[in-house]
Amino acid sequence: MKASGHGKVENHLTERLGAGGLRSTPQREHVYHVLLQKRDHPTAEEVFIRVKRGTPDISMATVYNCLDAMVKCGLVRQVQLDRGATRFCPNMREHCHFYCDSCDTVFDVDLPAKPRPGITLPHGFKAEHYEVAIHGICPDCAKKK
Amino acid sequence: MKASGHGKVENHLTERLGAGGLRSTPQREHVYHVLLQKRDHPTAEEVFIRVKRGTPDISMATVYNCLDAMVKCGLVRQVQLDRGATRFCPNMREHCHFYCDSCDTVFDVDLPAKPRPGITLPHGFKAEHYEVAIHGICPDCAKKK
DNA sequence: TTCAAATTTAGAATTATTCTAAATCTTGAC
DNA sequence: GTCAAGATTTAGAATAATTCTAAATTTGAA
Repeated sequence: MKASGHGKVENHLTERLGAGGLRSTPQREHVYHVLLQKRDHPTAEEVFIRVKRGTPDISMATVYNCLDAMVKCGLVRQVQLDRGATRFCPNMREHCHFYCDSCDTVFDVDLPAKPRPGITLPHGFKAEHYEVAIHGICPDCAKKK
Repeated sequence: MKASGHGKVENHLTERLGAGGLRSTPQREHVYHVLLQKRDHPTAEEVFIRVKRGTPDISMATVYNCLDAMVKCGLVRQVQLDRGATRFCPNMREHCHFYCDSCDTVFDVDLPAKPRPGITLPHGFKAEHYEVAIHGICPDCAKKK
């Protein structure tokens, strides 16, 4: 097993997990690094493949457990787009997702500085977070047509 | 098999399907009626169960085919929320979805009259439609806590 | 009517996710 | 340090959601 790092990222991870009553483990560190390294909104399966390169004995159940733990404590966002697998995104800044219906690629898109369009919820509803998805065609696919 | 209706709804269905090069069939009519009747964002499975009451021989594959056909020609929206099954929504007005993370219920929420918050896409991206999902707690679940 | 294309069907196959129970690891109390 | 309690990991089974397949049926246009 790989020696755990002790940089900023690891401290951040440990801190946030701890705040949610969860522990930092080598597997969770590795999964988190994989997400940070290539921010292409991978599925659990893709994360599994990438993590196995450095932690060959990790199991799929652990990958799901790690991802769920990070989602629970606010380190990672789950992204639900088409009918396929859930994707994971370690960008916690305010942003939304552009999904190319032609090539299935997901792009992060910044939201305007202005905090929130004024959606007023009916009485009694309490919003926790918003997800904005934009479907369309990306520049590459637009060119090809 | 049930006699097909020939009211406004059926004409609308036939027209929209036709515009997309698709045909109206008794199964498609029935699936569409089921969606209009109880607008609780059912999954394909739930639609299947409801449609079987009037069309007992319909198959799951047909339900998916019908739903896909209607999504394709803009009669129905697909709603992707948690990790579970896709839900379907025949409300094509501009609106977004409030998802109660506690009881899994989905509510339609009107968007402000103002057309669109100014999300500017990078050059070359072409948006086709937006999906806004708000996660949180619904009034009933809020009370129970 | 006749034909090609679209649709439906049952069931198999695939994909995504969750569950299970045993083994291992970690932490805090002593 | 040692130990027990609880958290985590693991492989594989189980479940859930969706897609595929190939044959039969239906549809609409000519």
